[in-house]
Amino acid sequence: MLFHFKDKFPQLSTYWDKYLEFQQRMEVPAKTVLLEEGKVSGHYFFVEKGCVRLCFNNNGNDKTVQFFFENEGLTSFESFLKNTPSLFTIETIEPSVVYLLPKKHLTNLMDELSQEPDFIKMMLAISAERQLHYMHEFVSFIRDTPEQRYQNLVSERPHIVQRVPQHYIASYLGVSRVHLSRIKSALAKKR
Amino acid sequence: MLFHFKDKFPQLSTYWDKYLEFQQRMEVPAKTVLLEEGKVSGHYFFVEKGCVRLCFNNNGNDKTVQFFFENEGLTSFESFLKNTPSLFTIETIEPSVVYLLPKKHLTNLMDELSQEPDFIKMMLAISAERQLHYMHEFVSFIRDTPEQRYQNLVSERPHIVQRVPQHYIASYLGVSRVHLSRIKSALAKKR
DNA sequence: TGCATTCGGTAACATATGTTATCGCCCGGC
DNA sequence: GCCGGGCGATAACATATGTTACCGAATGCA
Repeated sequence: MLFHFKDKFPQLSTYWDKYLEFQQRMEVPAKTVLLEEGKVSGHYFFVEKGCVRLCFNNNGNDKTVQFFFENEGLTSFESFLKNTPSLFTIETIEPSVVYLLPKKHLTNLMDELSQEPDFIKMMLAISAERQLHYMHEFVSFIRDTPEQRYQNLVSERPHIVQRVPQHYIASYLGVSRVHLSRIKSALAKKR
Repeated sequence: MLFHFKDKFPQLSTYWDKYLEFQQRMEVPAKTVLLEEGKVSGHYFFVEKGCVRLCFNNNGNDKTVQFFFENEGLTSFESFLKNTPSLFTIETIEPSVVYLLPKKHLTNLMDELSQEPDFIKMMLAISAERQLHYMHEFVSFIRDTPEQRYQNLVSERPHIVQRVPQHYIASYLGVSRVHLSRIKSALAKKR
């Protein structure tokens, strides 16, 4: 994560450098649990290589909320923010290289940077983007059929469809894996 | 909106006072369109009395995204932020009293206040809460049946069910109004 | 008062989606 | 090379949900 910010905000590079040493690099196989549902999130994660999903277990049904790929950062946001048990699990999908930044260091970093107007603007912008992301997802559920949502995914975020096993995508779209399979074959016939 | 902030942040009251005069008070009947889909959002709205919905038209189908009541502020966020055509309409549900603050004044106010650490923290907190709100909505679509979502609404935000016509609630829950009626009668039988 | 409009309930039918089960393919470990 | 697990397709059936149509109550307005 810090590498990423360093590229974007070189003028703040002294800050980034100071915290680089606190990051822990992990090289893990697929299906590695980085944070378990019910535990308090104590790290911010940054994906250098591979991919990761945010998910949860609902009465034995595995549901995926979001996918993360190279150069994306994540945490179980609500848990991280409020020190509450995480509603979600964070788990690798592919063999991955991940950096962990412990919460206390990120908090310190944020405090230091709260004096920097550039940084504040960036934080607000990032926060606004996330808000819009989830809002768009929400609106899509109200507006679109599962078939349309799948087509949106294919056209707007094809890397997800290419790299992620289909049953994860099914739960992300809010349908059963059987039905996603039907959707795909229906779309194939249409051409 | 400014009244509201003044209560919460009395230490910043000189700021609020300065902008109070720019607010325009409107008293409007039900079903008044405050912002039309496709136009650029130029105001921030604050509901003093009544209620308002954020909605859009999807091939002739009316869909509701969110409800707002007394002492809540809103705008078509993406349009307001990026000066793009609004994806949404803002419309009163009940006869309402609404305050409008033109965008340029809100922008000025934000610029002035960007020096105030308290204000920044508040903005980030508000933004985080909105993000969590939409994320919870999104997760609910993945996790819950329409019946469960209706029950959540009844138990967590009963004022919505009490004050808002049912067909708006149906589209907000992502079902047809006929099906919401079925859900209600099924729940009534269960007791 | 009378009338149109809005709103909510219900029925009947069509379609979408879930569930369970089975099959085949591919791939990694041994 | 063999084997088991993960993955995806498909079928058959059950259930959920949409669509259209109709009715009646409540409401606001002429």
